[in-house]
Amino acid sequence: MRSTSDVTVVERALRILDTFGTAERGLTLTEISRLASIPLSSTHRLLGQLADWGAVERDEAGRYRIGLRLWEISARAHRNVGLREAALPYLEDLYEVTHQNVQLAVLDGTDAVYLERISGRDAVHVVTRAGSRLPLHATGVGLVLLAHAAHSVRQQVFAGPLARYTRYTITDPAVLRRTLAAVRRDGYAISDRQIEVVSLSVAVPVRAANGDVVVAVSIVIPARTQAQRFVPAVLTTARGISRAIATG
Amino acid sequence: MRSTSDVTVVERALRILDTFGTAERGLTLTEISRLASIPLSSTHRLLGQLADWGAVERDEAGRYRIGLRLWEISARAHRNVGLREAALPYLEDLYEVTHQNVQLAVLDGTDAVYLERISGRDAVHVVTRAGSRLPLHATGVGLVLLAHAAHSVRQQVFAGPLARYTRYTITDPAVLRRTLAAVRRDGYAISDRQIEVVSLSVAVPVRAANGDVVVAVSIVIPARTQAQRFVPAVLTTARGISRAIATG
DNA sequence: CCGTACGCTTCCACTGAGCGGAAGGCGGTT
DNA sequence: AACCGCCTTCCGCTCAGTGGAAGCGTACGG
Repeated sequence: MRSTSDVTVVERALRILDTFGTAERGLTLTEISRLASIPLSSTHRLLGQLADWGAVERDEAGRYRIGLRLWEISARAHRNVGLREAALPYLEDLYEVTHQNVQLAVLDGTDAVYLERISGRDAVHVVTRAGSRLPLHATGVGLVLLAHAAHSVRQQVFAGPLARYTRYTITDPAVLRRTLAAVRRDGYAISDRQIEVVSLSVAVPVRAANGDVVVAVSIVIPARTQAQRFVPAVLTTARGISRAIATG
Repeated sequence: MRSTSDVTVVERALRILDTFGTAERGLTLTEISRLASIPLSSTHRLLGQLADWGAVERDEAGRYRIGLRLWEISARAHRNVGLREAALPYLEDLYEVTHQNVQLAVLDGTDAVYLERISGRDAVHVVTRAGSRLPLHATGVGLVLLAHAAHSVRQQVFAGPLARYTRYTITDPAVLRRTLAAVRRDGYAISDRQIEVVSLSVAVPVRAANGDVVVAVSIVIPARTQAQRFVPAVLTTARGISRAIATG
């Protein structure tokens, strides 16, 4: 067993990579050093090694970014590539029919992690992008994933505070409980102005061959749109993806 | 300056991550140890640390894969996210109009690295996916990138052997030279059955604000299709992307 | 023009984190 | 029952990693 406050070199290197998750622009050495709480010279040395390999790169201004090589490996070999590849054609279809934002997300802890987002130039603004992470209670895909999640996950969510994003965000556990029951009954979730007041999302579960729900698809449309109208299309998309991953 | 055969911990950890680039399925401890040439117990310890943080994960069978957390960070923060985000709507448009495979690639060394690929269920088979890497001389996007690349890059390509994929692949430097001249003259490249005999691609450059060509868009269609027919659409897409990244 | 501030890079002597051979456990095969 | 392949844990030696300090380049302001 490793102690709680240990500092292995690998741990430090990963903490450096982690700093890039926060800021989406390039970072300077000093910024990284501060964010990662690693002495400047050590940060410098570690970044040098990471850069040698291609895990990070330096831009013209000398700022550091995640490198192409690290992206390549994780883009090709992460846990959900297969799923993403299988789902993409169906997401395209849904996008083509609706021209709204289309999203694919998986469960991770008490968050929904967005694997893909398709959005045209005219679709309503959404904050998520591929690689984003949002809490389960506040998003359409999150409600779907939470409604079908293991008991332990639900307990964790009910235990923790429910973050508020807009004045419509569900922050009352009792309301959330009722919403989840409705999601299970109806087979879809509608998340109305929970993250941004300009949009709502319609989300449905994607079932694996064994019936487990670990993926969800959603469409994000302007608030005050007839959400019901989109349910059949999103359901059809989810069915297609379920079939594709089952035959995989 | 670091010596040639040094073994820093970070170097080893990265070499472990690198093994996942080769095999796209999960790997066992012993496989990783062998591939990375690191003693078993050291590999075990390092993988443990990588897994603690979420850089790698273990599946049901105990095999290791790249973890969700590493993917998240590189998906959100790598060098070309901005470019990819800006280009996506235009790629969608091109896909929607043609329903063929649409690709976006950047130059890296003497390879083209594919940032994105959109392909429907009915489109012709392509080997590339997001995160793939192919040599410049054998692909449409590669020819475009090479035609506009720095002198040093072209020299490197001409110096090295030109890998053959099909019996049509250009492997004669003289032929390649003439092809590149044509690409510069015409403003687009047609790569006919160079990677797979079933397909050809039409590629065009995307220009940055300063006129540099560091990105290319292409469409992959079945061999023996009228390639010329697709040139205007692909050109239009590239123009759109150029404008988007210039104003970006 | 000089002083001050800030960020990056290099240096180097100390030391504990990393190392890896060895031993043990577990599950499948002959 | 013996064998094999793979995973996990242990532990004493040692050299890779550490980080304070000093030096360097650039930018700002009086």
